[in-house]
Amino acid sequence: MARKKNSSADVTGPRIRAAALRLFARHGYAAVSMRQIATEVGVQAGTLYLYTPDKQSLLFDLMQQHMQDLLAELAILPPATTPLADLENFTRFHIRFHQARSDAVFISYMELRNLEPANFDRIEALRRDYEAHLVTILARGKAAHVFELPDTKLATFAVIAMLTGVNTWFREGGRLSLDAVEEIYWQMVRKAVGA
Amino acid sequence: MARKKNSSADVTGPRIRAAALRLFARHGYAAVSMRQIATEVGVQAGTLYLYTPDKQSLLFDLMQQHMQDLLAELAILPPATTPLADLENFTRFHIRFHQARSDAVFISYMELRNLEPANFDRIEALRRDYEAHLVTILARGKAAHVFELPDTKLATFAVIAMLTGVNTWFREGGRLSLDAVEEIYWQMVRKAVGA
DNA sequence: GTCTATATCAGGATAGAC
DNA sequence: GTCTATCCTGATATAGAC
Repeated sequence: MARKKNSSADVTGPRIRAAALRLFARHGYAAVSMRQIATEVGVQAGTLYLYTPDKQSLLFDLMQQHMQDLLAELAILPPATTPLADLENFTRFHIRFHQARSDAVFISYMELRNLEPANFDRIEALRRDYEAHLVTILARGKAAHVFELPDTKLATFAVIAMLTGVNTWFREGGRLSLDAVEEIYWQMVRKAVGA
Repeated sequence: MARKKNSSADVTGPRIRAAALRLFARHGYAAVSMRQIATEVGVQAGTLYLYTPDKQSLLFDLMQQHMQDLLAELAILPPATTPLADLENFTRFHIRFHQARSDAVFISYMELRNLEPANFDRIEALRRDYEAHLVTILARGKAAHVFELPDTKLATFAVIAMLTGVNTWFREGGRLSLDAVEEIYWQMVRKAVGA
């Protein structure tokens, strides 16, 4: 079926989401007005409502998309043959993926409290899926006696917190390349789990 | 000099700050109105302005107080005789202190972007003072060859992120006591720094 | 020291012209 | 598909009564 020639709907929608992502990350969901988002995109405030039913949906869609992307990318990671290699893959993947989408990461961790309960539950479920992946890796390594872990669940929390923390300070063009950071963190993770 | 008999100024001020702390932590600075704070305290909105010049000062004061408390408590930690003992003290202190003030911690990490630039700089300086303390411990241990660290600064970030992460999941009365959590995290920190 | 009342402004969202 | 205009609500902050 032919598309309308001058339709900009396909470009305006994504631009609205991109602007909202940027602004929510910089200033926080509650502090950003629909007018600001519209100005950033170069349309009037009313126009936004052609693309989203309301502000809350805009936030939820951004977070859901981020978590789904995260899980999708994780799912296509080449499988490793040992728990140690699995953990290394996960570590490097987590740092790289999160660094490439720092705005979305920021929002997904900071704006949970601005989600309506039903939306919150759905995002939390996705986050738990992601955690579960690391839990599995650590549990396998522990069972195989290659990891020494007092508590698998806490090790999962610790590793994820540690890796996500990279986003708070890493800046492209700084003292260390992302490759170097990956390597250093991997060494710390490896040691932390007793491998 | 005699105080006024029925003055409740000394109690209203702290109650306002306590309410603001709670509400900012739950819903975020931008999402909380002065009316909500006033309602929580049981006064009218206008009354708040007898105790704070504006909403921004209220946020800044809470964050500054938190950071100053943190540094003050850190300063009176009994000094240890080895870098390893120093690191253990720091680890346990960080977990305990942050757990006891989870609202203030939450705000101090999440609401930085809602500070006016001058206020932001002052809070950041305090945060760097705190980090510097851990940097020193790690650098000493590295110099004494009791820690094996590819990068002292990154290890500092990693340890603080890991420890602060406890606040995102720990709940009193859960599976593990705070003592147990402290112990498990200490083991992970110890290994991560190669000790 | 606190309240009531209000000035002033900006927010989310909608209706209808083009 | 976008804009203009607007409704309604609720925000911060202040003035002045009690």
